[in-house]
Amino acid sequence: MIHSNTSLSENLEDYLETIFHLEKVNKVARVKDIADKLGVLRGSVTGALKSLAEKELINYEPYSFITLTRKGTTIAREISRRHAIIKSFLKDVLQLDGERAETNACRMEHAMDKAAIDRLVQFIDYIHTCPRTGADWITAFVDYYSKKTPAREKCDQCMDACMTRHLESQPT
Amino acid sequence: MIHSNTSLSENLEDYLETIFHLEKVNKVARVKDIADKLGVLRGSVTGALKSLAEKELINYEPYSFITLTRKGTTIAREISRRHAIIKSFLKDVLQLDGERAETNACRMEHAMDKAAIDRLVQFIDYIHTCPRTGADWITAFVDYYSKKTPAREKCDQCMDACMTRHLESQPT
DNA sequence: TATGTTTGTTTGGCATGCCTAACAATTTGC
DNA sequence: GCAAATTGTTAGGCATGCCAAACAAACATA
Repeated sequence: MIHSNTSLSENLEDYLETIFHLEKVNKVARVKDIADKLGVLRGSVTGALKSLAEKELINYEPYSFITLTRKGTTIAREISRRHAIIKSFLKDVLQLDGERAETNACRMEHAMDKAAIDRLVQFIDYIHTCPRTGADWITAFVDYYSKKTPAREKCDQCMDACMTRHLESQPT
Repeated sequence: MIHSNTSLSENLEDYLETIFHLEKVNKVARVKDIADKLGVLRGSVTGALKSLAEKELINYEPYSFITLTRKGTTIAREISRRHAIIKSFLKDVLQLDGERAETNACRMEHAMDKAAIDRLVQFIDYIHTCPRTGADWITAFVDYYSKKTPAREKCDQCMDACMTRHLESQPT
């Protein structure tokens, strides 16, 4: 056994993520459910499961239920985390609708490395923490991209509101 | 000829983008240069070129120079635009170093659809246009993710500077 | 418990896309 | 113009990953 490679193809990452999700919902993953989720036929799933088992990421015996190993869980959790972070950025910051955020996140989660994801997390945090931004700044973004007319008075009001809120949060 | 399909694999998108770039630099793309850029052997390039030619995205005759067709240019320009936008976000907003921004952008450009890219463009615009954000807000982000200690006085100063700048930009 | 339905596996085939290595065309330099 | 170097193509192989369809196991229930 020279195998048990760490690096996963995008496809296998998808399988792992799906199993992770099914395990949470149903305690256990089944071939049919994986196939349905990923939109492939059951025969294709069996092949992928063999790969994952070879890499020691899942517990798999023919005809048995499927569960993640400790190692598999760790990796799947990370993939799942990426997915959630990216989706949150697309949905809550960029204001894409849920479905589009989901499909984009599904592909982007394989394309960003750890450094990029971690920085994105900090960026999202920053937007919500910095007194100059926050929820209303994001709301104003919707105005910006839909109307395309940033009226001066609106900016004045917005700035005032922002400053007021900051001053009110002043420690006594 | 039922072929000339529109949808491109990630790989073919990479070939197209590379040819686009080489064309700009050298007027014309050559097999060797494409191979070098993409880190594959020349034999692999020939196969890809046949695919692209079949889809009418490049002008290709064996042993001749390679150029993009009108259709190929349109698609390549869009891929290249995506790449530039994503890289700019990673580098100028998230403050990732150039190399990391580049490698992430290379993968992400295949993962984001037009709606997501267009919204990202607007978001970057917004950051630079909105008086509440701008260049110094991004600079402060660097502070945020490196120090992790957002001192109250710093926020006060930052808010003041922000407001002052806004008022100074007031139309007479 | 026997039987039909559902679920899982196997096999063979196909497409993509890479490699190696042999071969062919082209270009370069003398 | 011709040999040598460079560049491009072809052919055969391999890995991934899908499908279709035949087959096998497990389950459900009458």
